[in-house]
Amino acid sequence: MASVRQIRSFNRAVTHRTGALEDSYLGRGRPLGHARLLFEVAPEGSDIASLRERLGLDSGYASRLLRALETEGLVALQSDPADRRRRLVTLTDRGRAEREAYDALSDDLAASLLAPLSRSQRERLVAAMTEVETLMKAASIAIMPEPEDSADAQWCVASYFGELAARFPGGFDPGDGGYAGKPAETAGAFLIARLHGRPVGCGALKPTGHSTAEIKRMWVAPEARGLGVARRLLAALEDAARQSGLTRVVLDTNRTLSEAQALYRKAGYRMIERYNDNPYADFWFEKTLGPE
Amino acid sequence: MASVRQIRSFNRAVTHRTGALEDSYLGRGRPLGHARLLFEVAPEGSDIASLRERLGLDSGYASRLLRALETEGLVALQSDPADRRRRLVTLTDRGRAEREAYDALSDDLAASLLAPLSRSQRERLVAAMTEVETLMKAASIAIMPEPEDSADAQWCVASYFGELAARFPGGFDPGDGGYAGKPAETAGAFLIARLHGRPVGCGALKPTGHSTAEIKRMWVAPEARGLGVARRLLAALEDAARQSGLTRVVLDTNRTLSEAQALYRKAGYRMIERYNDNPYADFWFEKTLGPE
DNA sequence: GGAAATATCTGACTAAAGTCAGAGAAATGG
DNA sequence: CCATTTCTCTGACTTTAGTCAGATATTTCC
Repeated sequence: MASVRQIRSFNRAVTHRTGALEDSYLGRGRPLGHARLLFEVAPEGSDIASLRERLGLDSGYASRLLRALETEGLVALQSDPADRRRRLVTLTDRGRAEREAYDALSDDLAASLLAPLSRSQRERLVAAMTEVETLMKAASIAIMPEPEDSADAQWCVASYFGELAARFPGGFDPGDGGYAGKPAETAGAFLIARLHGRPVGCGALKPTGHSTAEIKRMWVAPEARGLGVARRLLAALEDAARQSGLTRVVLDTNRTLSEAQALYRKAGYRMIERYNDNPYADFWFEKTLGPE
Repeated sequence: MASVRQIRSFNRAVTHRTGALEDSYLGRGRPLGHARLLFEVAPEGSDIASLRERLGLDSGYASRLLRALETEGLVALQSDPADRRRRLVTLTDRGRAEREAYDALSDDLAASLLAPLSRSQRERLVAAMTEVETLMKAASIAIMPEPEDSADAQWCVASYFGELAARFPGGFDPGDGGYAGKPAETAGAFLIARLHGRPVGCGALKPTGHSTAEIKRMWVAPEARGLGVARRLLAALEDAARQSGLTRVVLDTNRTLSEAQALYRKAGYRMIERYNDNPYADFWFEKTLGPE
């Protein structure tokens, strides 16, 4: 496939460049691993576990790296008062200065990439990089089933309700406690979209009859909008319905959610008569599921 | 600068992905260095020196890596019959199979990047990647002075003449031997454009009077066209003229080279009367050099 | 034909990056 | 309150990726 070939060629070209970046990180007489770790320490301090997780380090290795940075006077380690097994890492003034030096190196390298280009080439490059980054972000979002009562699921649903409350002119009251109560019955499903593990969207399927299910709680976090997540969630929910032997899905929506309506129409939904007494619903849609 | 920030953000995002690619290369129980070397062996065989050069390896290190691949049965080593100090590396059947396995891994990884995207997103991603790659290629091209009698300079000039011969309806004869004979006088300059060390363009500046120089031998290799190399060469030659205290540059061109004429006009040249008896010239241009 | 240059190989080393098996301290669950 | 779990640290080890100084064979230059 031509596109696969283009991606591989792109990878090769870009790895070449990022290699230069890594080399520049060695310009300060410190191994790359140390520099990377220094970069991951958050301004307000981090706990070791989160650093380890982000960089994928072994506990012993991380401990030693941190000790090295500590003896260099770049970070300070202290026990977390809330849980004294944990230790908190903070940057010292020297550490902050060192990080700024690394930042300056990176900035210089980025600027040197732009330097030979004309103004219009620079603009094109930056625009294309933004596009690649956005689409790689979209591609990194994974959709998978999630227990409806998990912390992440509840966080998504709460975010969804919070947003409805902010957008509906008269506010929004989830009524029966909100969290849908029981875990999904047979044929139901709760899906969650994650970006690097972080939940950024959800959608639920609730059977409402012999052959019909209702799609509910479709929500995408602001940071993940415009990436086609809602489209993918909808398609995944339809697939789930299909696999449970259902032949029709319905959903309702509020007039203020115009993007949602456009999405439903584009996905082949057509408007039908009111089928429930949801006080927040203004439009009702259905879609008959083919064998796909 | 916002664009520098975008580049750094892009680097971070892309390094994450290409890291995944390198990890996938480890899936075949062989260190990355070995796999990379296996990849660099050309289908028809390579000599060790060129492999070393492309991967930047120490001679001892390369020797050991090759030995490892040889004992694995992936490559065969034999002396170059033309120069028995040299050794030639060829892939064995097993080596070829192994390389195909790596190729498949890369293809899978690239395909998995595309899989979650819609058709239009895929098209956008591939287009943006092509754009980034093209512009990074443009940014990698460096322009620098070159002795006019170096092998690379002569290769460029010969390519230039070859192209003129192909493009001019009546062919082209460089007349006085072509290679401009003597090395540049004072105030003259020969510039060469290189992509990863390979020459991909040239341009010369010849003083023709007290305050004037002529621009000659402007050429860009086909592989580097559309990247703004000619524009940069022209600007660099003008800079060279300016630094020699010259205030005016002139040049001539043939009617078949219409891209060239557009470039000259855009760079602020205006057409003047014939100033030489070059039988291949149809148009003559000049530009007065401001202090910049 | 001999000296110098070139291409590769060998041996001896090093630094970086990481793995693994516990040990010790603190928190948590029943 | 005791067993289990969690979090970090330590010591001992390995692999990868290299560097450097010659040794050796061959070619090229004069």
